[in-house]
This record gives sequence, C-alpha cells and structure tokens, in this order.
Amino acid sequence: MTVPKLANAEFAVMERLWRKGAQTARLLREHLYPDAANSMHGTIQRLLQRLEDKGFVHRDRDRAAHLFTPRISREAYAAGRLEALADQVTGGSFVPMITHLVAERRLSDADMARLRRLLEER
Amino acid sequence: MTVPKLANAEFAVMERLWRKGAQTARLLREHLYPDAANSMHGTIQRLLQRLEDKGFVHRDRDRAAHLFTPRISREAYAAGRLEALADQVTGGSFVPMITHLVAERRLSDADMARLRRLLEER
DNA sequence: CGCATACTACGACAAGATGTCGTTGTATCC
DNA sequence: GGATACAACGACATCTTGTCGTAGTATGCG
Repeated sequence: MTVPKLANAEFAVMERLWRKGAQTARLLREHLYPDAANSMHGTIQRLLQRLEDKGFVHRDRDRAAHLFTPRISREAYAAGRLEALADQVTGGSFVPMITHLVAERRLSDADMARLRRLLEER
Repeated sequence: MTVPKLANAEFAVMERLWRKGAQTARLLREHLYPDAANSMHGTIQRLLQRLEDKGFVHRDRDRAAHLFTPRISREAYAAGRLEALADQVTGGSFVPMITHLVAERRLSDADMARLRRLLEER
C-alpha cells in the first residue's frame, strides 16, 4: 500500500494541516478539542508522532514548539487511496467504477465537463 | 456511509461471489480455506451473517443449505467506496483526484482513452 | 421412528488498530 | 531557580475483525 489509510483522528489532524499549512501541536489541539481537557495535548502529540512515522507530516524541530507540515497534499492522498481501491477491487483500472458512476448519474454535469476538458488537454 | 467498507475476510467472500454468483457456505469454505479445518464452517457462517447484516448479500433460505448471492455488484461497490472517499477528502468531487492522477501520469493511455470515450458518449 | 450427518445461529475470545491519558524529562522565560 | 510549556512515550480502554465452540435444527437413511 503506497499511501496508507488515515485513521479518523489522524485524518482530522491532516485536514487541519491541509487547510492551514504549518501548525504547532498547540494550535491543532485548540482547534480539534476546543473544550480542551489538558490531557488532549498528549493525544495530539501521539497522533502527530504516528503521522510522522507514516510519513504524512514533516516535523520541524527548530523551535521549542515543533512545527508540523503536511508532506502529502490532499489531492495526492485522495489519488493514492483511489489507486489502492482500484487495485483491490477492479484490478487496478478506474474505468469500471467511473463507468458505473456515469451510468448511475452520480457525476454532476459540471464534473463531467471538467473531466472531459482535463482528458482532452493531453 | 452509503456503502460500508468491507473488511478483508468479508471482501474475500464477496470476491468469490462476484466471480461465481450464488454459492453455499460450504462451497465458499472449500475455496477460501482449502486446507479446511472444520471450524472454518463457523467462520464462513459468521462472515456471511455479517455481510447479510450489512446488506451485501442476499440469503436464500429455500434449501437446507442457504444460497448466498451478491446484492451489490463489484462496480457498484467500487463506485460507492470512491464516492465515500470523495466525500471525505475532496468535498464530494472527483475532479481533483483524477486531475492529480493525470498530472502524475498514473493513468494509462488506454484508461485515458476509455474515459474520454465514456465521457463523450453523453 | 431414531440416529447420524450437515447446516445454521450466535456467543465468546484473541489480536490488532485506534483514541486517549498520565508520567517523565527537557527547554524556555521571567 | 522555579513555573510553564512542550516532547517522548508507555499504558490502557475500546472497537473491529477473524476465528472457534457450542447448541439448536433440518435432512436423509436405516
């Protein structure tokens, strides 16, 4: 699995990092656990540690309070998970599932138009 | 979550049902656990029960040995999971992740061509 | 009928992942 | 130098998942 799956709490952290860019553990905690029990500091630290281990965030140790930056973009994560899904379910091809989405009209006209343009470009 | 995620062993069962159509628990066991400890009967039963609960299979009780049929196609599952992924990560749109795949050249020429045709058709 | 065989139903449990919390050590600031 | 904030990490409760055992029920065959 090239891009590992993010667990819920981990995803919430990444979500924040994707929106805001670099953040300290404190800033993350204040947003994710607004009614902050102080213990949540440890929780955030743990989550960030695991995210670092999995290669999802970069830890900048220059300052006392480390700065965490996403190492993988939201789009890259989404694309990576989509690849993993395709590998497991449809033998690596995206066509069957997109076909199904189109047939079931789950794709908005706007999305269809954008995809058409995207594919024609090259 | 419209289409729940399949756990590994559950997926293996669905995989078999997708390939072979209706199957009894016994047939499934013989294929999935060829070096069959007899206890695996219970395992399969449990998995099938959970799959039935989640709505993935239909159980035909007409015969003594129930017949299990997939209630959702492989493509529908793939598409459903893709939707769930898009909902979580990219606000419901598929464009950003496909864009990323194209930019990173993760889409084969053949797939690109097929998608182009698919989108032009309507 | 009465037993053996095969199957279903389901509780229970071990292992692993995940979210949370407490403790200890270290840096920073006044 | 003591208070404050933070990093590091072990520990644990919970949930999911895969497995297994047992008990009940249907079926077939003498």
